[in-house]
Amino acid sequence: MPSERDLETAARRERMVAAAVELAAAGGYDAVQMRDVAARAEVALGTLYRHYPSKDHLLLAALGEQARALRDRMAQRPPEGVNAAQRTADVLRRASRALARRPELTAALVTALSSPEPDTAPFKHEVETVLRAIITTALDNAAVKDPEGVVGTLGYVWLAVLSAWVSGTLDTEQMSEDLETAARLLLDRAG
Amino acid sequence: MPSERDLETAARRERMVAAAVELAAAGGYDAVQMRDVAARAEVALGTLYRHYPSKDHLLLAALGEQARALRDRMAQRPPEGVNAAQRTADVLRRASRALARRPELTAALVTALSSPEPDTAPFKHEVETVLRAIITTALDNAAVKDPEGVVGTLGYVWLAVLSAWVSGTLDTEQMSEDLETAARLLLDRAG
DNA sequence: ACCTTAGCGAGAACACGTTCTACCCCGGTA
DNA sequence: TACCGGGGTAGAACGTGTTCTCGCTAAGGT
Repeated sequence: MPSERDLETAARRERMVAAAVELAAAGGYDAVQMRDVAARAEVALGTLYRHYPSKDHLLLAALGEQARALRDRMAQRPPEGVNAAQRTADVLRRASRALARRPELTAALVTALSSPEPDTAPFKHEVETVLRAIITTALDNAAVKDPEGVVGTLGYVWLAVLSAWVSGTLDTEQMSEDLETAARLLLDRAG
Repeated sequence: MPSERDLETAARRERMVAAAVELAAAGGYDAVQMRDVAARAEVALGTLYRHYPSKDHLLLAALGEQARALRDRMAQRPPEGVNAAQRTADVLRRASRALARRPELTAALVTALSSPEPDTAPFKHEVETVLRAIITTALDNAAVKDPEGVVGTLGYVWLAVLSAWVSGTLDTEQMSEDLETAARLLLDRAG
């Protein structure tokens, strides 16, 4: 059973991630400064680094939470559309809208996602798994050939589109459009 | 007509990019340190920043060169394959191999590509245009519906796969496979 | 009861991207 | 000729991610 000490440690971990999310939501990636996160979480800088060995680890932990929350929210309401292409497009559109609702936060987290540090790979992989799960749900075991390939490809497109959106190359509308195009091309009349 | 001064300036610009490429080829993104670039190009740090306002601008300039060189090299030999899907897969496979041949350099340049600084957007866009041109060449005006959409989607997949490869999530073989899968799904029997 | 050890706080120190200061030199121009 | 402005040099200075030092405390084993 968890000792009181363990509970305090767990509470500290939560506070650190929560502080990061607050700062990110307010000002994006740059506004998440490790000294500020530590101060806001009422924790020493060294403690922050003990639990999250880099800023990107910290933000990826936050992204993991957000992604799981998004997946659960998506699962609440079944996707609309008569075929796989439409349902997938619908899910991606709704997800994009949800992400676009907190642009600074999304930008900060997606920025962390494209960090090159190799030891963040497992965390990225976890996030991608959640994204693929969202897409898979939309497919809803429709009869597509090579569902693995389709889901994987759509996952890639989603990531690329997100990072283009973050960097300002795409606006929200174009993000949705491009995702819809990809879903249509991959799923329409290809089953 | 260009004065001698202009020529010196142009020579300096070339030296700066060349120095960045050398350092990147040797040790990746982190090994490209602005002080070292300046020293190797025999230029003051301020001069480096006058011409390339950030490390990512500098690397994106290098990436632009590399991308154009890659496109030209691809154009040398026509893609092999009887249909659009095979030709596209062939081109992407060859390109991947070429990039994998200088892994540190590619990693450094792709890292710069996913930098979030908004004022690098035009340069990124230019690079993406070149990538799309490479794909378009492979399509070779085959009869596909919505060629724009296909090329755009493949471009996204290429970027995402590259950055996954850079971060170590994918090895070279998987990178080629995933690209091939995407090309097949988008082009096979969808014309 | 004593020791050990892990987790933490406080803050200095370090690295590298970026900016700033002070000065220089040269080519065009009044 | 005398001036001016732009591009250059050398190098200090600044900001923020990351690491390091040191001392403290409390829990668990002997």
